[in-house]
Amino acid sequence: MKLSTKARYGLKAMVDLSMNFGGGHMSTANLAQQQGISESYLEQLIASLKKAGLVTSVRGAQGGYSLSRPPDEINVGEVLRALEGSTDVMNCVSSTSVICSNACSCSARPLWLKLQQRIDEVLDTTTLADMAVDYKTQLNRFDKAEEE
Amino acid sequence: MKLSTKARYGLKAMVDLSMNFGGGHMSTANLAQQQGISESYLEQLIASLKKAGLVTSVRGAQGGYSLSRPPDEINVGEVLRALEGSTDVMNCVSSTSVICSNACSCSARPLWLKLQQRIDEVLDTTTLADMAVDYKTQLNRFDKAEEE
DNA sequence: AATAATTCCCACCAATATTATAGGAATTAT
DNA sequence: ATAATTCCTATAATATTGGTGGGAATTATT
Repeated sequence: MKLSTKARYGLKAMVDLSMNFGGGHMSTANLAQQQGISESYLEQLIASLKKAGLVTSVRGAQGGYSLSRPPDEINVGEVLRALEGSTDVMNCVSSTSVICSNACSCSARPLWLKLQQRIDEVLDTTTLADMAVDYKTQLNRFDKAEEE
Repeated sequence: MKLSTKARYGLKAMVDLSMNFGGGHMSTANLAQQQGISESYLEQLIASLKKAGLVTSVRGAQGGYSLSRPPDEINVGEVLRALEGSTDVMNCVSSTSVICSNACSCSARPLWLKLQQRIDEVLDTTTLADMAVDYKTQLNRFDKAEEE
């Protein structure tokens, strides 16, 4: 049930954008550098996020990307769905697509449904703002430990 | 975060074995037929489960597989870990392997840890016996509906 | 007007994982 | 002996992952 690097890099980029919210745009060069990945690859991730309406862009020199909504109005579920297509652990739990033909007599489906529910519960109740706050306090502690 | 077909077929096979617990062994032909997959493929799945000590085998004619413990003493987490290697959504949440070098200053890791905890909570508290019971009542309802 | 910085778009690619299939050796009940 | 079975290993097609690269379009700056 691994998440792909799309989710890994993409979500962290969104947190970076959250920390920068209200302070103009960030370029892909900027965002990519922070994570040590190529600009090209990050561009593709951002493209998915933009398509999903989560970020807005400004083209041309001094352009870049910013969140389309405040960080406390974007939850992690949205972000991961944009990056990964869905958060589904199994096709048969999807709310949108078709379900397996023997769903009515499948011994595993109730488990998949419960698991999916718990996963989405975590993802949909955590906002980018939550992550940013956690991150800041974490950095504080980290810096203090380094000083010693 | 999709689970593979190994998890899908393998877990259902384990439920089949649960329903048969106490009544001798089941052959791969038997188990494979129920799910409409090839014997060869199911053999490989069972091999993982056997390696993990979850099923025992009897070779030769009239041989087959059975659970090594009662269904209420095997939880879904064990089964999926045997089939998939781990249930981890991200390498950095693993209890066994190495964690990413900048874990101390990662904006996403707290989320991954929380998500993993919720997932394992579901998987480790659900036993094969639970699934079998659910399945039986489900089949009952299904049969009644069919009769009409 | 020229230039540099940037998003945007698309084609391509290598490595890896997934999802199997096939064949035969070893074992055992009948 | 024979038939039924587990066990083991090799192979292969397909899909996914994780990228790279090039260039067109747009815009601020000089």
